[in-house]
Amino acid sequence: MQIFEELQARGLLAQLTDENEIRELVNNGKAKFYIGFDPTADSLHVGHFMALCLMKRLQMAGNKPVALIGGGTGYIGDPSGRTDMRSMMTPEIIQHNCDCFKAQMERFIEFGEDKAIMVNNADWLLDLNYIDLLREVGACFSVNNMLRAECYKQRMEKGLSFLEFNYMIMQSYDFYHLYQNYGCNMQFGGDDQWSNMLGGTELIRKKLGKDAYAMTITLLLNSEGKKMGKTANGAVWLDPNKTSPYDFYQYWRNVGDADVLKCIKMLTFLPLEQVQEMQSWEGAKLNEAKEILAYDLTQLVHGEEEAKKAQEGARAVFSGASTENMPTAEISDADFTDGAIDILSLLVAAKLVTSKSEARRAVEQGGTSVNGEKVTDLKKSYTKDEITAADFVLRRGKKSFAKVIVK
RNA sequence: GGGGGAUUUCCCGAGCGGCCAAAGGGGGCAGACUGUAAAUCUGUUGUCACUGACUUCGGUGGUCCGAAUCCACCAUCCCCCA
Repeated sequence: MQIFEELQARGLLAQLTDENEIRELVNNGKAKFYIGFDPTADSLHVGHFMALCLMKRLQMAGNKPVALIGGGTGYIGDPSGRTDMRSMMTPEIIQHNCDCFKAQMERFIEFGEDKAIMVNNADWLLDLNYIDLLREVGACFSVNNMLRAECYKQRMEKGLSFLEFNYMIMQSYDFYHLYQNYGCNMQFGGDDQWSNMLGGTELIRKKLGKDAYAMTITLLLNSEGKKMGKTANGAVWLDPNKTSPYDFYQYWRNVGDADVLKCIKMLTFLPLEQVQEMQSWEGAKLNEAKEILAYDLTQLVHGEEEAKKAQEGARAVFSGASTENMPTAEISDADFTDGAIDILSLLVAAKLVTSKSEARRAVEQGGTSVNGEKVTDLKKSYTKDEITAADFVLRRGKKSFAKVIVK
């Protein structure tokens, strides 16, 4: 099976400008493609991860990836898929985010001579002259057409600033620039980027009379149609300091039945034959698939060792294995009053809740336990010795817990 | 440039001088049921020294015994006309 067919079988491909041409280029390693990443945060997240995987897959098939960091477009903010305006970022933040992105990407993609290259559109966008740009490319865009694009339509009700309206033009210009200077003949991106990407292929056609291609990756949606990789507290980050490997593992361990196989297909590098076998798994057996998914992804993102730790930590809690790799919470002497700490303060200190009120509720509702024993007394307190004597496992609800250690 | 409207707790959205920590829904959390799933049911969802106190309704000042509610100014957004 060739790469294009594999991508198709994994359900990764959403829209393509010209299926036959793209298959031809990609399968023969003749594609030089770029994917853009806007530095909207100081870490990449799961959505970016899919794009990175795609890069890797295509690179393995002999194609040349170009990772574009949006140091310039970050000044504008992509309105696609947003219902409100993005807050403007300062140049310092943009630069910082770009640096973070770069460091993270290098772990996945091989950069270097004759391998993947990384570029930053700040290098050409920031020096553009307004009038020149308007004359050179502004004339090629029809406002009428732009307004018909899905990404703007959504914003017509809530309002769209002129700043954001120009995002498409900047992204198109990127493609045009990369086509001329780097021989980049393809652009890939998330499905929400489709209209922006088409802008680029059209610009190239109008200005140069050449064909360039665009292809979008399916957005990873769960069975309820919501974007995956988001939790109540925000995105699932690839940076271990923002989303711990354990939490990362748990996120995937907890996906719904209906979504496991899709995730395995789209996110992991497991051979398709193996995925095929899982197709028939049901009920409790599906739990195994979730474990595979969680382990595999954690390993890809955080490495073998962290993945093992996360898996063992999870098993420890849910099936009572050794507590060795359980996530820990450090508390300090300052948290004790008269050599003891009460249950509410302990929950807060261990970061299992964010306030004492929340701790109180957790205990009142019978959702707290210490070493497997339910805590019912709000006034219950523990001495330092009790905590340090043996493993002291504090648990809140079914899934959050920590081994408490005094530092 | 002119006119009108909006801004409420995580989100949507009621409230229009005391009975408002603020209806309802969504989401979150916890409990029951389970497979660390989904669905369902129940409770809960500002903070703390928790049968009480304190802080919140875009911002700043004011009126009043008392303001999310009234007034003034500022900010942001939306709509209509140009």
